[in-house]
Amino acid sequence: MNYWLIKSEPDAFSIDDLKNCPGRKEHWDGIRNYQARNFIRDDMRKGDLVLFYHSSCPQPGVVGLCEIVSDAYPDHTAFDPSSKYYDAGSDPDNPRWMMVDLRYRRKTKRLISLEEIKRHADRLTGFPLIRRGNRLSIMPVDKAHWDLILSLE
DNA sequence: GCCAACGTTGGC
DNA sequence: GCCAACGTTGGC
Repeated sequence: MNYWLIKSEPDAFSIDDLKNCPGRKEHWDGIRNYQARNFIRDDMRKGDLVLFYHSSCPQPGVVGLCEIVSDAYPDHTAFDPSSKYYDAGSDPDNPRWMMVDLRYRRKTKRLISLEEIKRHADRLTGFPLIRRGNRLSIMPVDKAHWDLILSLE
């Protein structure tokens, strides 16, 4: 079982948006970064747990928990010319981009802000979220780091 | 809105 | 295969 953090801009898709989806479930499309793709394709498994993080907003931070409820499968938006995620270079017979389905579990009792998480940097060695210039939209979270972040709740 | 940091692209 | 230019991310 692996642990993850995924970023989403709340203006585009928030934790409440996920909660309000039919079945509280949505496919996580639009990942167009090879490192993130490799995590999805190679390491994400059904049952893995995810910290839902709001980025590019007044209060960036962890806002909830969700669960991976599918194995990785091709991201069909890459084949749709009308999609903003269209990628002419992705061959349907050999898809370049993958996605998984996420299901809402719960919101955290309060926002666990990036600023607060950074205060524990000494116990979060190697955690990509607090590395300068980090742009990964999907990243693995060590169990110890997971426990620490949720202990702040 | 600014800008640092990083990934990607493309010329050579 | 190098690397400059460009685009994007995301905190502030």
